[in-house]
Amino acid sequence: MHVETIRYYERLGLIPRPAPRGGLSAGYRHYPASTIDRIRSIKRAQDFGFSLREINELYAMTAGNDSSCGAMCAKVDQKVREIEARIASLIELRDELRGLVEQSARVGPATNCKVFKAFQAR
Amino acid sequence: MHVETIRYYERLGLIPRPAPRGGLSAGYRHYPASTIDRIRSIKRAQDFGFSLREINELYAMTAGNDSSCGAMCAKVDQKVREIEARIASLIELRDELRGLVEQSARVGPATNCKVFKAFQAR
DNA sequence: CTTGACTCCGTACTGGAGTACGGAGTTTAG
DNA sequence: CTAAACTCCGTACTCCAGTACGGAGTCAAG
Repeated sequence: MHVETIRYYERLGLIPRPAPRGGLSAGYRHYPASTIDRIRSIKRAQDFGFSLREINELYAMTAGNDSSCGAMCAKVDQKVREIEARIASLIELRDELRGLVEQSARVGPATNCKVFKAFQAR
Repeated sequence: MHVETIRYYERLGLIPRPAPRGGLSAGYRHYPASTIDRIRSIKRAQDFGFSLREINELYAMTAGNDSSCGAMCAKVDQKVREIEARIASLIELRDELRGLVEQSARVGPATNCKVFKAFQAR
């Protein structure tokens, strides 16, 4: 984890910057365990496919102590739908490209190549 | 198709810029049919999932008149593999997120939420 | 013949997630 | 005690595919 990344998260407001009194010694940052946990949870949320902006929103939700489990799950539901859409279009693409190379001779100049022709078609 | 996008493609060397003598009238661009075809083929290659940089490389291949069909197909093969890797990791992600919301009560504060806890786990 | 809509050009900006730079201060190992 | 290695800060740069800006020139319609 780069120091610059931490600073970047501070700028985005994802983690609190240590208060001058107590959190800083001679100008150096000294993080409480809670901040370190938060950084770890940011990384985990990123692994789950959330952007830093979305992660900020998720945290904002947990701040209000109302029934936010439903809202949070709704966000995740939506993320699942987004992922499924991406999967579907990637599958379509893969099949199209596969078809192209299967029809291709793989010898001779590209100008006779099915793949090349596909780019030029229509 | 925005004019600016065309200018951008010129800058990248994806299309030749019209020669001052003949291709320009009073400083205005006037494209030959070959360039227009090329722009269309760029769009098609983009739809196939290639970046502008890769498209430039593909065109560079066709310039040499050797047996470039094989090389071109190899590029497409690799693209297919990239796409498959992305699909696989997206499927993994989707299943993980699905599991999370399925275990979640969807009521109460987020701090009791399985989803939220997953971010904080470990 | 004027007005509005287009084009020219170079440069700078967008968004996302950082990374790099440079000068100053600080900490640590020898 | 000094030199290397770290940290501080703000700003600017990276990649990608464009998009926007602003001032000047040009073209078509009325």
